[in-house]
Amino acid sequence: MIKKDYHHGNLKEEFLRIAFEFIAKEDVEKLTLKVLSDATGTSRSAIYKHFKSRDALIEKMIEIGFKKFDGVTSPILLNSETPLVDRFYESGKAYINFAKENPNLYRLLFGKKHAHIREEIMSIKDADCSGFAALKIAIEEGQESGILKKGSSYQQTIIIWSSLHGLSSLIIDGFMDVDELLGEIYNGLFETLLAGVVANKVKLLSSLPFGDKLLKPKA
Amino acid sequence: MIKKDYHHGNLKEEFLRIAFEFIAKEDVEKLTLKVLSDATGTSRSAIYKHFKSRDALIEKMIEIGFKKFDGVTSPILLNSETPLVDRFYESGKAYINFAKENPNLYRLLFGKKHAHIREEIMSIKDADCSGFAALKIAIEEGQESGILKKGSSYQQTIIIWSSLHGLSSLIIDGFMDVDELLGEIYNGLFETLLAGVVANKVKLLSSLPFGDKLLKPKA
DNA sequence: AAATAAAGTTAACAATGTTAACATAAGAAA
DNA sequence: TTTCTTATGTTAACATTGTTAACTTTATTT
Repeated sequence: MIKKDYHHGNLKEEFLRIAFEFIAKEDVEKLTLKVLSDATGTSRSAIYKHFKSRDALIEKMIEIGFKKFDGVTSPILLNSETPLVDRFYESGKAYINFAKENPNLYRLLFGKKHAHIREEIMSIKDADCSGFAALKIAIEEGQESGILKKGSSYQQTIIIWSSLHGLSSLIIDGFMDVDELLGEIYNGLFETLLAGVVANKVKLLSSLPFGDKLLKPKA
Repeated sequence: MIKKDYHHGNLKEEFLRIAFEFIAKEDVEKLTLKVLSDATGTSRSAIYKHFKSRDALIEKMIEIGFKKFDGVTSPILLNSETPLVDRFYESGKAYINFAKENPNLYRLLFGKKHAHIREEIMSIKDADCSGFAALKIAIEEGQESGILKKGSSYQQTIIIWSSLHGLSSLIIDGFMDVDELLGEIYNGLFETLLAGVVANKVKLLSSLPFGDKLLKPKA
């Protein structure tokens, strides 16, 4: 059933689709209602039949955005067929690449402005799906298997998360001319962070990347 | 010479003073020209005699803000009377405290939106004063004295900076209910980062804080 | 004293998000 | 079918925003 003219049909999804298309190139700040109405060929206030406000649309974007983000990071961390250290290494890389490829979305997801909706989303969704939760689970797995040192997994999660978030933010917010150096910097960061959580009786070998070969019982 | 009525006298500094007062409590986004004109008892467009635009005022705030920020972090890092490790420890703490005490300013300084002016400021000002430059210098000092491992000081600076920036950002952007845990988390992060840059022949003892006592020649 | 520059005001602009009142289409109920 | 209701769109108006132009007043220089 094709709909035309007055009734658009699926305007709500169109708005969201266009909005994501837009922030692929420009900051969400510049996403005005005019942009959306022009792109859909509707009037400026049509959006209010589908979203309570501009902010409500943006919050919907955040909800969807977190699904995308978690869909990139969590599966890597929870894939038990891969050695644990490889999972850390690859998920960290995926994290940073997500930020680099979707800088405006990343800033939207992790910025201050919509912190309230983030909390709502986190509490509503299955806690085990979020990237943060997945990292914590993986860390606990490492602790139980003896590879990682015992201790507060929450604390260790925050430390690792902080570092990834910080590096990603510095990159996408224009602190580094990065593209040549990023590989080295990431490897350096990873080695440092890994050394911080690895159990004392396990020795950390250098030269990345390749997972659990990095870890050997100390001579 | 006291000035009244029509001519305000030092409106420019008044605007800046009020602006900083404002972002002590609210985000810079909400700092409108009306806020400034109301607070000074002037008209809405008076500001244009002193700043080219609203953005120009905000960029001036960034310039001043970086002086404040660097004034808090750099002196600690460059104070050669304090053991180097203590300097790292205390400056990192000062960094995070600055962010916590001035969240809106911190976000303004390190956010994406005004990246261009940040570059201008960094290139104009004496490079050695910036917090980033000071950290790099301190790291190089540690490398020369043999405490820290040789390697790219730029890379190590970015790794440490990233982690501080990330932790600060997560805190002020509402990811953590932090106040009880922050001390432990910071100590954990510091130990991890320090372990990552300390020279192999030097052993890192636990239990913070206290500077170079942390470091002993390996048995 | 006169001329000029500096620092303020007022009035108008277009753009923004938002709302109210109205119009049309779609689907359910008669 | 016809009618009622609801969903979904339009148009017109608002206040708020940053900004500019034209004008006024004060301060400074000549």
